Amino acid sequence: MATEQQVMAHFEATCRSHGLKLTHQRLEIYRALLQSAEHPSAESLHKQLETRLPTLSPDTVYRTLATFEQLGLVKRVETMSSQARFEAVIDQHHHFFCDQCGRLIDFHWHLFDTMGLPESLQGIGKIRDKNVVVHGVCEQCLTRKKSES
Amino acid sequence: MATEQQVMAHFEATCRSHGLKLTHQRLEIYRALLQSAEHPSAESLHKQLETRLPTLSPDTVYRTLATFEQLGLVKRVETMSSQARFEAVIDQHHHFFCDQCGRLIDFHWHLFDTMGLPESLQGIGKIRDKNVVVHGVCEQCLTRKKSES
DNA sequence: TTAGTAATTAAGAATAAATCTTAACTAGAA
DNA sequence: TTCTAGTTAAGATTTATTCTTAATTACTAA
Repeated sequence: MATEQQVMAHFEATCRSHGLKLTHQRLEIYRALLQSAEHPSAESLHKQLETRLPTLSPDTVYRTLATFEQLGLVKRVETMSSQARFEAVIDQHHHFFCDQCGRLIDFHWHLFDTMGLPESLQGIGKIRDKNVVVHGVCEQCLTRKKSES
Repeated sequence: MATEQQVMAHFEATCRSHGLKLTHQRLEIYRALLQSAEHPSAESLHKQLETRLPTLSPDTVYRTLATFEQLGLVKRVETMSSQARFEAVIDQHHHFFCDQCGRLIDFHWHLFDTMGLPESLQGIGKIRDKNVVVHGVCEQCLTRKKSES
């Protein structure tokens, strides 16, 4: 398990290696996210940090999170875009999501469907549904990229 | 495997049992979703249906999808709210999402992390990441509900 | 220490998705 | 056929997010 100091060191190294300045704001935003267990939104991060950094602008939080995301330092959780997408409920299935083109492809996984949940979920609440989301780049995008180079 | 006719019959029965009228629009929107493999947004459904139903308003598509969702006839895919939420990337973990309060709780599942992907994903593209999302109601919401009744 | 420049700020405008408003009209269902 | 749920138009509203411009601030490298 990495200590917080190690994680912060990795953060700083990543910023440096990408030519990003280690500003107060960037450090605080990253640290706040690191210490939070509640997967906050940009807005709530801003609200939380406002007391310590009174001049922090919402725009900076949005911009900074987007930068971090590109570097792989933070992850956008479970939401893939601002637009809701739907499906008719028919059977138990899972989703492959192409990070390149946004295409969603259904797939089936019977072994997963029939296996039990891990112990770590004991006492977490009432479970309704379990689903797998696989991220990657779809075949179509791969061949398109290949033909372009 | 249910035939489309059976699914449509179930759809109609569900509407009736909830006192919903079987309007042209509702039927067409549900059928379009049923026949689509691309998990369309409300907007793209509207665009698609516009040629056949020229007077269909975007508002009706939004309203109708929301109604269907409440009845469990359609599912909102992978996006939990319009607000993006973030986490610092530290280790491989999964998410329990409380449908009641929107809380996200991390959990670990080593067995899942180390197991292979199903055959149905063969040739789908390049895989980057696989994650489990468990939906349900968290312990906190369960006890709150109990104490309220 | 300082110069150069990346980053932040304010203030406000722009965008996009989604929802709501009102009032008129339409069409299921009993 | 009548009652009423549902849809429509047209436009306003809300919320999250991004962009604009111009001024200021503060890292970092020399």
